[in-house]
Order: sequence, then structure tokens, then C-alpha cells
Amino acid sequence: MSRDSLACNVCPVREIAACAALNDREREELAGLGHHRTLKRGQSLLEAGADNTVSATLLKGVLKITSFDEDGTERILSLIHPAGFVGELFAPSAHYDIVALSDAEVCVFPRREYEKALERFPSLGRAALRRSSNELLEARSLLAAVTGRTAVQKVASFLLALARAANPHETGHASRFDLVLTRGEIAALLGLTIETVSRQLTRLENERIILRDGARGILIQDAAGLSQVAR
Amino acid sequence: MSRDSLACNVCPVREIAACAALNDREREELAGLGHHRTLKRGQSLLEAGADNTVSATLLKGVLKITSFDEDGTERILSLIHPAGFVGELFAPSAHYDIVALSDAEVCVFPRREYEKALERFPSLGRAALRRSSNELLEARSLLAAVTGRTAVQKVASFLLALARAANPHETGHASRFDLVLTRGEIAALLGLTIETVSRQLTRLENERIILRDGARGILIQDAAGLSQVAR
DNA sequence: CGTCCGTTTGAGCCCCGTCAATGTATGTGG
DNA sequence: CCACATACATTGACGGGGCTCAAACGGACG
Repeated sequence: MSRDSLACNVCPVREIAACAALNDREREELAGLGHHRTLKRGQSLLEAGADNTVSATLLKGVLKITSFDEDGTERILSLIHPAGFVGELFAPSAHYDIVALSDAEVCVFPRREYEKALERFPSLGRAALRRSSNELLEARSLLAAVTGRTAVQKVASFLLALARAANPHETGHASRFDLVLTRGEIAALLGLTIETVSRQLTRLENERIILRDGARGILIQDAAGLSQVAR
Repeated sequence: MSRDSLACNVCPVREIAACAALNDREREELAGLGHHRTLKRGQSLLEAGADNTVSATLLKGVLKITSFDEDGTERILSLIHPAGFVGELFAPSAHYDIVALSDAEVCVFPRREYEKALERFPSLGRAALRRSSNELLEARSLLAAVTGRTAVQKVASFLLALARAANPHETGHASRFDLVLTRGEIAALLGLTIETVSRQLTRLENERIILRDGARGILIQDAAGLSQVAR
């Protein structure tokens, strides 16, 4: 875990993150408030209940936002990808855990300072509103995807979403990718159990819709069939 | 359905809605862009797929934000209460339906105009970000509440939420309120079926935890027991 | 090689969705 | 005012999908 100061000029998401809305002078001022940090898989950036002291932009890797219910089962509420923004603005203490799903790099700001920056730089405020609106849309689409549907449907749409993310160019045919999430994490995201997720994957493999390569590799053989199942 | 111009001075939510962030002059300018409208129960303010032309502040009544999956079953993604703000900013077309659950009054703005106002009045932008962050929190808490829990748990927490909303003063004991939602709507919100919702309600009544007064009236007899069941 | 962690597979059971019938409230027209 | 229609709610019977419990399997690493 390193804590260097910021080097925006080599930032991999400088064109698309919220801070891209700033001009050079403003960006420099903002950079002075934050620092760079690396996270190893499993390491947490923020813990539920703790003082909600930081917000951050994700540069590399994947984060998850999670909660735990009474009996200790994990629920994944959102996945965060590079250029994404995390941290609950305005909330005195954090509601959810933010944990790295893979080794990751973030750009961390003290929450208070960031809130002040939002006031000082209206363009940053607008970018934040845009991101927040998007997050809201995604949270709702996850909500719609996760309730009242069968296990296969959930798993199939999950795989489709990953395939789309991994292969931005719309080539209808086979694509291969590695799962960032464990079975348990997929289960926590979809509201299922580990066993059910596993069973649905073998079922899809038996039906020649996907092909598994090790525990993490997925090859989509029949994208059309997969969408069919996901409907 | 009337379409009068705005009268902010008698607005029931003038102190707490997003526009409360504006000073008198700014508010007057914003008021010039919008108009007042009444909705009857079941009437929709915005339909999924349609051009996303409006946004609105709710003055009175309750709205729902819904989607429909392939087989036509409704999913309620959010309930909106007075002072709440609806309308998908930045999206070219609407993703979800917005429908009145009760007779309602809203304050409607052309979306474009409202977006411009957000830029012109930074304080309004900040208020919008605050609201959006809150919506996000609520969407996530619904997501957590609705997945991986039993039917009784869902129904019980739903009743508790309503009781809290109806009775802001924290009196631990019995409170009475009327359901705004039909069984079908409760089911669509919790990801259950009408029959299951009904059964859980009679079950809670048999256990002397609640008492039903007609189809809509609910009397909470044992709040502690209810939280117990909801956990 | 043995341990640890994640994954797979199996067997059994229960919750909840489905289908169907009945009950209740509200409104409408004759 | 009653007959009827309509919409919503309740209750019952039944079957299946997914959770639970349990065991075996596989890869990574010391």
C-alpha cells in the first residue's frame, strides 16, 4: 500500500473520470488535496460504520460495495470499474464496505475537502451529479435484474454483462474472459448461493452455451443462446 | 389534470425541496420555467421508452418508479414522497415509468430547462447531488432488503418502514396507518407474489403482531416482535 | 507431500410461486 | 334499492426451484 502524491498527467482515466471536467489549473488544485494509493485484493478502502472520511476515484482494478445482513451473509450492491467514483458524500459515517476485488489503484481525497471542491468548482459538481445519476440507474437495473427471476436467468445475464464489458466491439460471436469474482462473490451479487451458481454454470456448459477454462476462465460459445436463457 | 403556473409562496414543500436552496430571485426565475400539475391515482407522469422530456418535484401524494420485465410483471424500484425529485437527468429517453400511487401534485419542468438551471444556479446543482446521493442510498438499501431474505422478513421490514414514516416521533408502541399500496404493488416492491404477501399479513395477524382494519388499515400491536421478525 | 481455499456434485426438504376458488368492497345502471 | 360487474384480497392444494447439509475434488503454495 503506497501513498504517493498525484501525477495526473500519467493518469489512465484522466480523460473520463469526474476530474476531467476541470481545467488544468483547477485540476492541479484538486490534485493537491488527494494522494495515490494501491490496494491488494481483499483490502478495504472504507468500512461500514466507520467515520466516513474518504472518497476516491478508481484508476485501475475493480472494487465492490457491500453490506452484511444480520446472519453475516454478504450482499454486493455495486461493482466499480476504472474512472468510477466511490465514497458517500454528505453522510457522516459509511453505510457500506468498499473492498478491492482485484489489486487496484485509487486516487483518494479527504471527503470534506472533496465536498468543498465540489462547491468551489461547479463543473466538478456537475460531473459528480452525472456519475451519481448513472450509479442510481445501475443500482436500479441491478435491483430489477436480481428480483423475481430464476437462477439461470441471473447467471446468464451476469455473464452477458461481463462479456459486453470485456469485448466492447460488438462481435456477435465467441468471446473469452476471466471472472474477477469468486463463486461466492457472484452469489452475493445475484442473491443466490455458491452451490446454485456453480450448478447453473455446469448446466450452461452441458448445454454447450459456455465453456469453462479452469475455475475462472469463461468462453462464450453461443451468445444468442445465452441471451435466450437470460431473457 | 390541471396545468397552472407555480405559486411557490404556498408550496407545501418550499422549505425542504431541492429548490429551497435558491434565494427568492433565483426561485422566481426557476418558477417561470415550470408549471403545476395534478395527477390522479394510476396516472403516469413519464413512460419508459418515451422521450425523456420532464423532471418534477413532488408536492403531495406518492409516486412509484417501475419497470416491467419480459413477461410483463411489474417491478417497483422506488417510492417517491413529497419533496422528492423525479426525472432522469442527462438520459435522452426514460428507462422507467413514473406513476402516481395516490392522487398527487407535482411541479413539472422541461428537462432541458432544468439542466440549464442546474448550471446557472450552483446551489441548485448541489441540492440535486444531495438528493441523488440519497436516492442511491435508498436504492441500495432496497436492494439489500429484497434479496436473500424470507417473505416474512420482507413484509415485516416493509411495515416497519411505513410505521416509521407515518409516525416520525419515536413512540415505541402501537401505531396505526393506511397502506397506500395494493397487495399487488407491495408484491412488486418486495419481489414476491400477491398471495405470499397476503399470507404473511394474515400470519403476522395470527401471531398478534399486527391487526388489520379493512384491506388497507394496519395497526401495529407488537413493534418489538415485528422488528424481531424483520431481522 | 499435505494444507488451505475455492469449486463441484449429490441428497433431501421447505418455502414460495402457480393455479384455482371464494370472499369482500366499491361503483354503475336499470 | 337491488342486481350485477369489476377490482382487489384471502385461502387452499400442489409442485418445483433453490437453500441446506455434507462430501469429494482440484489447484496453489509452503
